Amino acid sequence: MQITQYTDYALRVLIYLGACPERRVTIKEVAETFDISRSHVMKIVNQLVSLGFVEGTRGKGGGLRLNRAPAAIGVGEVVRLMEPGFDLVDCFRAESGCLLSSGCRLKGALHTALQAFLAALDEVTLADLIVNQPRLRNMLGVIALNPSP
Amino acid sequence: MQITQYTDYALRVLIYLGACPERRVTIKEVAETFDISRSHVMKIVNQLVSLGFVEGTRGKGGGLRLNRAPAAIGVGEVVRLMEPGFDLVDCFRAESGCLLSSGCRLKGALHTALQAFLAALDEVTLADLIVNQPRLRNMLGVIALNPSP
DNA sequence: CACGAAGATGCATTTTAAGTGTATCTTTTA
DNA sequence: TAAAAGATACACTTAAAATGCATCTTCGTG
Repeated sequence: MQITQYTDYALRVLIYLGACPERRVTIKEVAETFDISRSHVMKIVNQLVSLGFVEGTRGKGGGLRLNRAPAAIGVGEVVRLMEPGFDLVDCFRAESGCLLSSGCRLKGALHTALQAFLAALDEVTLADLIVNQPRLRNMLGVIALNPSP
Repeated sequence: MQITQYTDYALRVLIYLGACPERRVTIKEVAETFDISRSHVMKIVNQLVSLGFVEGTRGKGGGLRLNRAPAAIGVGEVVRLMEPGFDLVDCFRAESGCLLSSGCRLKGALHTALQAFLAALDEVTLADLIVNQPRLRNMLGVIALNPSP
């Protein structure tokens, strides 16, 4: 059981932006800091922008910035919106055709468990993830602290 | 977010066996009923046997049978043991090297959520999944009801 | 106003974990 | 002793995720 890197990095991008609220952060910088491909960061950021979590400005001096207060960004919300699918098992899908579907209660049990998972994440906001801002900034290291010369 | 078919079918095999307690069920029969590869069912069953959930007997007239009472088989237990990994995101892995690791609380939040997910499944046993045994048997259909001629 | 820095978009390719296929061995009963 | 069943091992395929590349748009600055 795992979550896609897509969602994982969406959260990390938000953490990064939350840790550097005083300036705009570029996609290049994020990709290099986390050592993943720019394309992937692009896709993630694009969705974060279109969902209203992040504001992206183009052109020289542009970059990314949070578009909401960290305390107003729920981790559960982000995961729900970014993760491509929550069809835990085959029988969650309409066309599954599992012979057991209407007789068994597995689907219901897994659905309840999934709700419990997401509810736990709903208790946490981005603000909770970045309480120790100085430390985070320190971990982000050279790149984050020395943008472009 | 999803669970592997491996775990999904492990549960379905147990449901199948729980629905047909009066006889031995062959791997061939399970594979054909669920329309998946024999190899995959093999691997799943082998693990279920080695974990003590199922008893497999070889030779003519052999097959599979539950090795514990359905009420003594927890869904959470099965999922924990069968699912290959619960490293929800990169930073769960020791060698991840995520720069944020020690400063951020994402890992903790996801871990808590995962525990909530599994705890919800711990509330359910195989017996709960097969309460409507006659209906299940009916759904399993021709193959299950007419083993080999 | 042109150039360069940034994000936006789209598509093709690569990677990798999950699932499948095939072969061979072992056990059991008729 | 032959056929039916599970056990084991390894090679192959598939599909989703991630990456790479090309091109377009927007914006600020000299």
